[in-house]
Amino acid sequence: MNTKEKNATNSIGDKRRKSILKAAEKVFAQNGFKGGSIQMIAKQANLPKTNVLYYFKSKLALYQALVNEILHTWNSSFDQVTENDDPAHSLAQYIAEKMEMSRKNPNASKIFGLEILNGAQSFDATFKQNHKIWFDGRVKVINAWIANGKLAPINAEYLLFHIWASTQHYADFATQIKDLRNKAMSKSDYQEATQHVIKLILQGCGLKVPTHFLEKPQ
Amino acid sequence: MNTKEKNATNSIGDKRRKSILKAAEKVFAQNGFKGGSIQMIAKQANLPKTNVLYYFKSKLALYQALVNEILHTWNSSFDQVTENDDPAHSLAQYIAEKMEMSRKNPNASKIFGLEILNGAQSFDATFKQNHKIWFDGRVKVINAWIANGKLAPINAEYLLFHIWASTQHYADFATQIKDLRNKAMSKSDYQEATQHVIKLILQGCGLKVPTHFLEKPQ
DNA sequence: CAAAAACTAGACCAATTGGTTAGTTTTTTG
DNA sequence: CAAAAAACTAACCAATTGGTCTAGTTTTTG
Repeated sequence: MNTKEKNATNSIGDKRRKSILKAAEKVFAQNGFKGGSIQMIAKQANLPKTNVLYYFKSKLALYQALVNEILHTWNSSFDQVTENDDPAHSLAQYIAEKMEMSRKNPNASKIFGLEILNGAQSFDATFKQNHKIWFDGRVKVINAWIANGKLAPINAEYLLFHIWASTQHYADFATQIKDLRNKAMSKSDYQEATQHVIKLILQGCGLKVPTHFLEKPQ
Repeated sequence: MNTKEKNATNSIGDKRRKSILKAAEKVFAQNGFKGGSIQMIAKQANLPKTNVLYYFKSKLALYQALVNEILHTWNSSFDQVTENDDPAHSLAQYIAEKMEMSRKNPNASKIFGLEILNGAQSFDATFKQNHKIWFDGRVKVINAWIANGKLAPINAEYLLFHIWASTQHYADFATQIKDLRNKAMSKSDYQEATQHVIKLILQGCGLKVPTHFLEKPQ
């Protein structure tokens, strides 16, 4: 019987579900939602197509489950930062975390990027609201830093966009980066790039890079 | 008879071809290559599907024609910059042009971004080679600036990635930016954003922002 | 161990896709 | 104005798509 309601502790189904999500992440990252087919995902996961549809009632349901999973990992220490924290350290830490996200989860980053690029149609309203709330909160903290003289005047929104852009770029444009450098980004290349991004942005805001981030980020 | 080879001066066919390309740009930007259908493009251009296939022999041919057209507009004044030019002015000008490109051709930027995101499969080898040559040339100029003491030491490659990332972001992530700001970017918003990006990056490299770019970029 | 739940999978279907054929209409031009 | 060239389009097709149905197998559990 197809109840299609399995609890999370079921070991066999849980394994399969995870492997399907992993396969889907790869397929969707390379082909987008419409371009990725259930067949391709099934093949990637070494399963018959029907089996995929047993675990996820439709392609859209699978995709949204995947997107939700990705969004849940989208947190960082910057979420907890307050106006009492040090701007240089907080921003450097945030940048380092974002770069690490691009390095470790390029496919998740790509799906996230693809989603936004074509209109964030699959993000549910709740996420959008929460994201907006998060954004407004972070803007407030940055503005408080400015008000308190801890940070030179700058538009907080553009600063956040700037951070997202320059860190996410390393996942989304990995192909181009690899082609132009003649080699893929290694772990140590990522460390070097992270230092550069931190330095560029912090110095760009008139902040001094904390010594902790001068040698090895994170 | 289907010669399918029309000269560029033919006015009727040329108009149609342009309108099809414009429709295709919109459709592909929103749905990607696999996600966009000839039907959708035809509808967007107010034409029957067969008519689209009359001008472009296949979906792939249409897409590649579009990509080529986009790539031809991808030039900027930075192409001609030499080590004798002023780094601050040259970089600021380049950033301003890239921002203007994002503002005026968001769909082209999105297609470009989508293409790279899933592996630049449709870029022909010639373009890739030329792009690499261009990139290496620009890296050399930047390194010469550093050698001549005009610019503080920095990895030229990461600097270029940084510029691309932060300018292209405004096209690719326009939806997110609009949602978080509660309004789309107006022309004057773009001017403000451009000033911020220029200031962030130039200051990030230890350069002083030329007065010309302090008030109204370009 | 037996019943129930969870899982696997082949056959099948309607809808959409990219693309062809074959012919008609419109425009150009000698 | 007539013939040739260019522009257009309805009808059709094979392939792929997302998804269902049905039935069998394995695993869990009382």
